[in-house]
Amino acid sequence: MPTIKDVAKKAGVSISTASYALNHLPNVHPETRKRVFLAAEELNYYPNGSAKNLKKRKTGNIGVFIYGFSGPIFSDVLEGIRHKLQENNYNIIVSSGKSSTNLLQERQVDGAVIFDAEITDLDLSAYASHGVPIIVLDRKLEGPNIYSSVIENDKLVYQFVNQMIKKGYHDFAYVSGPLDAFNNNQRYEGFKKALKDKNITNHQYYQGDFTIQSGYEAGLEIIKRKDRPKFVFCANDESAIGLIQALNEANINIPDEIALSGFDNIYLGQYIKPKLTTIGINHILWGEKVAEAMINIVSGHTVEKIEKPVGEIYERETC
Amino acid sequence: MPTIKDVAKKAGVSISTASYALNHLPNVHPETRKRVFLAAEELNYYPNGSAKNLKKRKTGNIGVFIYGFSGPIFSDVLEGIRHKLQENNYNIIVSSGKSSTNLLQERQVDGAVIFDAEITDLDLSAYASHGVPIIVLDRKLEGPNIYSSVIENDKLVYQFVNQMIKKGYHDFAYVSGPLDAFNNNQRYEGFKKALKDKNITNHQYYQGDFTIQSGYEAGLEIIKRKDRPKFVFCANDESAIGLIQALNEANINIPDEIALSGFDNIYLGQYIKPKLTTIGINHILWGEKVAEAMINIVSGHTVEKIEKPVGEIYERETC
DNA sequence: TTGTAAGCGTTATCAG
DNA sequence: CTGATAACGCTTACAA
Repeated sequence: MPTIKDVAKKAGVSISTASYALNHLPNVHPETRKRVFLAAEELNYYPNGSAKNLKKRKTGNIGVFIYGFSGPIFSDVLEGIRHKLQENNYNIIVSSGKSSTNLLQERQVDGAVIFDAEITDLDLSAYASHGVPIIVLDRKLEGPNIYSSVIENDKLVYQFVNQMIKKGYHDFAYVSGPLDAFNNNQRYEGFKKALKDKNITNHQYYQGDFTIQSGYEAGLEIIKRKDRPKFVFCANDESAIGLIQALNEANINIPDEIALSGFDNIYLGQYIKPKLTTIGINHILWGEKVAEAMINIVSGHTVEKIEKPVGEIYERETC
Repeated sequence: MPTIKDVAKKAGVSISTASYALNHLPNVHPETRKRVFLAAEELNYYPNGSAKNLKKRKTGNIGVFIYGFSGPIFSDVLEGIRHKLQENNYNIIVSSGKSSTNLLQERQVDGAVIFDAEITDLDLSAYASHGVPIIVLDRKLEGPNIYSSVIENDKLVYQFVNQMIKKGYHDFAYVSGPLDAFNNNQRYEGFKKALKDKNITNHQYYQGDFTIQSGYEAGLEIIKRKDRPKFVFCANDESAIGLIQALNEANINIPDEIALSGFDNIYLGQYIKPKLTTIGINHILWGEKVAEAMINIVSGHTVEKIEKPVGEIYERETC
């Protein structure tokens, strides 16, 4: 593996001149620069990242640390982040599990976007206070060098449920996500508030965990009941899809007998039968906004607030 | 940000002793070690990755460079890789786009797994010959320091189609993936060979691109025809799902009027109606095998062949 | 058991 | 415009 020393020698210049030339600094004779580039080309030289980063005290890498690699909404957010970072010559590094912590602690990233509830608030605060700025997604956390960006889950659900009540629905059920999921809880708050404001005093509740399977199981329970709800709000699209499957199998008409909706607007929702009514935000755009904020932060600009992604209701065939 | 120097000073030892202690080398007095760890703890010290990597000439990072962050099979492969790497104290770094090339060139990874057709053979060969071992997935590439791991697409499809012929199907159609997709081409080869070996001389062909949408469009065309095929083999599950949707909307019974199948065994296939017959390999396991091979490679062991992931037929309701 | 010092491959300061 | 040279923060002979 050639180093800058080899390049310099081949070009017949000093190491520092080689460095200047390769980094496009102005103070280099065009002729010299050409020789250096030629040498680099011939040797197939690329700078060693570790050395460069050590010296410059920054890596140009932004870490995105997520809980797992699956999940349809992750991919869109990641794509948005990637796009914006690439536009600004930053590298995106996505990781998960123990690697996340390692990369963060060893400062192999200049900043970190956290989409992983497994990393504790305490740890995040520690990393942030030691110099790596952090943006947490879908989670509330304050502190020096820490920023957070959350969807307005509660507000969106509130609006939507309100709309459904106006449409004539009264008997609601909620299929929940995991109890420790921030976004599930916010969605549930919005749901309850909407009912309360219209004096609807009770509703059914089914515990799920955001998976298709759990929605399916909730469906099975609903089918068994005498007092079936007229409208089931599912905390995310996956559970709604599971629910649809259960109702389909039992030949219960959607939306006539039971109407329902999800949250997230995943790609698939348009391709099932009936097409899923849902609430969605533009995740790619969200990713872009987050990346934009991160770029500002790591380049020393002050960032007050990260622009909130706006949501939208997609009324399709399930209600 | 504290450095090892600060830790050493605080513990009242030399830098090297601090280093020895922190790295669990045996030649340190227990008492001294304790003091060093205490100091590190109090200062909240973590070693600087760039410095460490520079000195050790390895990073402990394995890069996984993919085309995009979406795709249901990616996530499983990634999960398998992550799991195995973590078990062996390597970090996983997933990236995409320009970042991939940067990280590779600057040697911020000790090895790279490539799942991205956009990076050319030529470039890969160059990186590999410059010291970073490379494993390409679902792609054929040879050279020093380059390894490849491919599914037996052709063989699996051959077996499956054969089975369908035995079941009595004669009029086949193929819904293709992108023409430049290695796995699509392999699958098509297997498909054609199975027909040929049974003296079935022709079949219909629909060009698609692995998306639900393209499968849906193929379905629309099929519906229009007088001579509809009896069995449609879709190059992947997504296109099969699109096809199912089109047939469902046209009230064409699956599998009685038209049978079909996909490839990949994505999660969703079990949750649509009718449940999708497909061919799948265990992607998590595949990821694990690949990671295992990579670990062997970067730790200097010779690796002859990467274990081939075995496939399985999931016969469900669409045929 | 501990300390000194060289060096990993860069960048950047300072003289020339 | 170019070249010595001192860091960056760590590991690791080698010496003590």
